[in-house]
Amino acid sequence: MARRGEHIEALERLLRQLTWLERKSLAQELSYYGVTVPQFYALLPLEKRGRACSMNELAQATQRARATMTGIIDRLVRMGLVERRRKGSDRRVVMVGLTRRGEQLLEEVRARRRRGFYKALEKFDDGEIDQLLRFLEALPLALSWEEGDGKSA
Amino acid sequence: MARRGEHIEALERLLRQLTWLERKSLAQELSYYGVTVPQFYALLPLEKRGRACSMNELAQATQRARATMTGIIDRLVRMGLVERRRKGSDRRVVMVGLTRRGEQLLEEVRARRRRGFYKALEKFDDGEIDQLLRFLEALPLALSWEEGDGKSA
DNA sequence: TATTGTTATACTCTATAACTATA
DNA sequence: TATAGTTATAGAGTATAACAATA
Repeated sequence: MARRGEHIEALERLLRQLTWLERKSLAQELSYYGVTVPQFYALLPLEKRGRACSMNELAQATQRARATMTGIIDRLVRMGLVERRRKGSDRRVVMVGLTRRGEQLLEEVRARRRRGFYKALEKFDDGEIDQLLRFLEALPLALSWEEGDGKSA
Repeated sequence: MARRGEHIEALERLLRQLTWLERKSLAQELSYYGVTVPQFYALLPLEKRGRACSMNELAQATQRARATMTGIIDRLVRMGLVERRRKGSDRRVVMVGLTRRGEQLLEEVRARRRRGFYKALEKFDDGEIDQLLRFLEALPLALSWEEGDGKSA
């Protein structure tokens, strides 16, 4: 199965490059707003769930230590993109929620990225993109963790 | 073109997740050797070109500031994975080359990853993988930079 | 003068361990 | 005692600006 071996080689290289480019272009777009990639990844679960999340929840959703999340949220608060509030029913818990500015930022970044992808995909027809999506969904890779959707409720 | 819009949404999300997973699994594998992702990316151009590279070349190939590369190479030298040598013809230039250990490490990491991908792709046939490769090659995204293959000669 | 690389400085991300407040 | 979050500490990656050596 030499052919399969070559395919694996090529796929490994392409995924590495794609990962690199994706992260680079995301960082580039975010730098316009003074936001870093880890900060952006901390905002995503808030948007996806459509509600405030505890620090613990955010740390699990992004697969980071709680202490790491403390620093990231500190900076997002300083930029006015999220707010911290003590939970009433359990005073130990700190709930983090998007501010209006945070919501606006997410919307703008998303719109920018949509435009970029739209252009990048001009040459493909819907059927081809459909197939690409099915491939990407099926690619399990090593981890089975779904970003912004950690196992914690 | 509502369908295209949904596709773009989905593709943006999937690529973000794939990027995240790819980086996470790479970091995981490298941690076994005490090597970080940026350090690994600094090793790749050395392997790809099959010769020693100047600091400038490495900085350009990985799209990092020269000062950043200094620190990364410091740590790779400390681990015995690369060596620094002054260039004879131009004493300003520092050439960085893989040590035997560095070469071995790259070979091992590559073999591990091949095995992982092989397993991840078991359910696809060669034709399907062929098509996936063509898609990934065609995806231009924002940057057109090719990893480990900077514009500098 | 221009280029190569390093140092100095500052900031972010990262984890682990110790600590505080609450349960 | 156990949990949530922060603080303390240490190290890596990142860029910019200043610097030394060489061209």
